[in-house]
Amino acid sequence: MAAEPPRTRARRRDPEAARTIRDVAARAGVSTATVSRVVNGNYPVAASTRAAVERAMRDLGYVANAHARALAGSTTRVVGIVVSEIVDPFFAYIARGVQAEALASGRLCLVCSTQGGEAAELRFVDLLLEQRADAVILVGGAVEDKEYFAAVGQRARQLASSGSSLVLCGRPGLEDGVPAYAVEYDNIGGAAAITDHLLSAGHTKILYLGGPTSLSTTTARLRGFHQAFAARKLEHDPRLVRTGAFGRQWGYQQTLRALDDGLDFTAIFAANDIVAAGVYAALRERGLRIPDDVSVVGYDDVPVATELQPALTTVRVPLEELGRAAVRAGLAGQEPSADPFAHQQPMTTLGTVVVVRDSVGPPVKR
Amino acid sequence: MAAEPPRTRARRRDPEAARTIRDVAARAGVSTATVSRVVNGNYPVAASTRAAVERAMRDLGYVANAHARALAGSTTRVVGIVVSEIVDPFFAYIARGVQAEALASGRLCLVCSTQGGEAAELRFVDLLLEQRADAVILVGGAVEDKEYFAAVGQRARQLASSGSSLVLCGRPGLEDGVPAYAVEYDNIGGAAAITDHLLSAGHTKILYLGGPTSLSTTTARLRGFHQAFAARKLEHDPRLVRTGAFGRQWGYQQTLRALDDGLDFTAIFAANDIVAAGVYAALRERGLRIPDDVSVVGYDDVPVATELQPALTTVRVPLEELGRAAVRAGLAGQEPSADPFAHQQPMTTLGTVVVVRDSVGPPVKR
DNA sequence: TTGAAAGCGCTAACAG
DNA sequence: CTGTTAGCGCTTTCAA
Repeated sequence: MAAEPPRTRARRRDPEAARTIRDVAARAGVSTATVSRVVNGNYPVAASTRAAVERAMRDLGYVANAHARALAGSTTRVVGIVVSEIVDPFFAYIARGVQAEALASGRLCLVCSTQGGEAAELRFVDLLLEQRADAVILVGGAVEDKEYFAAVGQRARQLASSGSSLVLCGRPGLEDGVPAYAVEYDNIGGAAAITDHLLSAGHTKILYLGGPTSLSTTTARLRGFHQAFAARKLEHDPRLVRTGAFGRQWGYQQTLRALDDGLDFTAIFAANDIVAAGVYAALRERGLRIPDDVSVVGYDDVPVATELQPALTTVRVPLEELGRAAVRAGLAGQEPSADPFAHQQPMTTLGTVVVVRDSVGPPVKR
Repeated sequence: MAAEPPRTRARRRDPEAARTIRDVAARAGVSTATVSRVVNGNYPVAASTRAAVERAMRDLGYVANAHARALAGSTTRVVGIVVSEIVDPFFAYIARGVQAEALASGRLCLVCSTQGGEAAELRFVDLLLEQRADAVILVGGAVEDKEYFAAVGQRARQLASSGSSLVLCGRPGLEDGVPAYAVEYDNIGGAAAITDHLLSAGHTKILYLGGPTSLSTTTARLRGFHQAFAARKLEHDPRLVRTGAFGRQWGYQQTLRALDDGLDFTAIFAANDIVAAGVYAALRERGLRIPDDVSVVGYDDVPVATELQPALTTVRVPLEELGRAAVRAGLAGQEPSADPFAHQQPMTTLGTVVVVRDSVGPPVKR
């Protein structure tokens, strides 16, 4: 190891190091406060002074230090988002909305992907807590577990007590009294609507496929599914419900297994479009045509839905808008709102809509 | 507006505010220095003292302030990545690698998506500069523009001078002397290989489709394409090259137009898999079968390649590994490396490989 | 093994 | 309109 240069504590700094507001002030012949004022542009400064400061900044290649700023000021200009898998288009689109809205509010976006692991989620929230993010957004289905909810609730409180906030995006809210916003989409309604679409085409023997068994999203979609049957006073054979996971692979395997098990169904409700892709592959492999032999529907309306042949009938979820709404909710009340009437709902629910394409036809006797 | 409480400047702080190291020190009856030491665990502290401090931290719900830490310390524990579109799987997979490797080094990942706009890219780099990111990674094809390169070079210098570094990922390096790493994949080789695959199947009238005309990626893939012809001493009709954009829509339209123009080709080289998806749609619409009537190849090997029917023959790019390598490169030299032999190449190139699936067949006379 | 104290770079009273 | 100054919360000598 080379000997450290005798770094004195005094004025003399590493000439290589980044310039500070003080360097700029010295060069422009003003005080640091003035420099701060022109940087922030939130306070009157004489035009000539401003020009001098700007010149000095340019000459020195001055770049503000966001951390010093965060420490001295009150906002960090960063929002955090934690998703379970950034390459999953469902999350990617939400993240896109989050980052766009964050940018619009002058903030950067810290993206954390847990790669599936509920423990990691909490760890990321803690990291975001350390970052003093202006808002942290938790996206996607939550494990329905008492203890876990409590742990999240605790973070929500910590966030709130430091002027930040927790936003639950696409997952159920916490108990009353916990300071968290929820930005949801109509999972139950969407599932009921597309199930009804199948029902009105004449299908009643519908295989429901996908979603981790204990995930809130699964629960909600399944509830909508059952609701649609109930609304028509129809029964649904419980053996036609298979949950366990999301994923193309899983959808593929389960479809094959259902076929092998000789399950009696004329349509498949895939819990999301990716699962549907697996369903398509399995059906194709078995020489079954869609929708002639089996009808299929998905959920989410991510790009693969239009790539599949025939194009998949699915439920459109306003993913990007969900992300934007989450940021707005999380930031509300922090920005000195220009509109005093801007009220903040603790819970927002966005609508979903069925997108009819070519994967549903009349049922066939098999 | 409610009147602000008389926030005195002295010791008394907002009781709601986050606890600080000082609160912990007071409660544990030690100095702040000691608390810092147990938090960082990089300095001997008596077991009993440590226990007391840990207890105090727990009791108070202490959460370190990353900004204060960044300001006082030297590393920010954040790496930044700027991509052009986070929902594009090409970038999403790279981002995934980046975030995973960042996490492995104990860092968080700031993801910026420019949504297509070269100016935004520079702006994001500046933001990341303000954040004092430990490394900033610029992903994807660069516009081949002198001035732009100069601007990027300047940022690279600024980054380097503050102990950080710039990594160019999947794009050409800067001029000599500019302190930036480049982590590339073999774009030319991959393009040449898959072109040769087409050539050896008997195709010579190959329509090359896609890529913004002035993007480095386009240039590289096109060069590989031509190289393959040259290697076999074959000519390629320049009218069969159409560049302009990436994107499914673009691929769709251009295919239709090429067909309408009566261009004579037996195969299509789509500059990436997304463009290939558009090509598939157009061909299907015109009743042309793949590969019976037209062969098609893509590039990148993102998930859609296997969703398309017939499955797309394409070039696999080690996207995730590219992201990981970029972080490693950017961080090298910052971490006191345990391995004194760990040398850092200024440029790393990862290999690509042709993945043969079902979209290529022998050419047909039309 | 521990404490005191000097900053890190910036913002925001407060005074002029 | 501008300067002074006291911190923001933490790390890190230096001394004890």
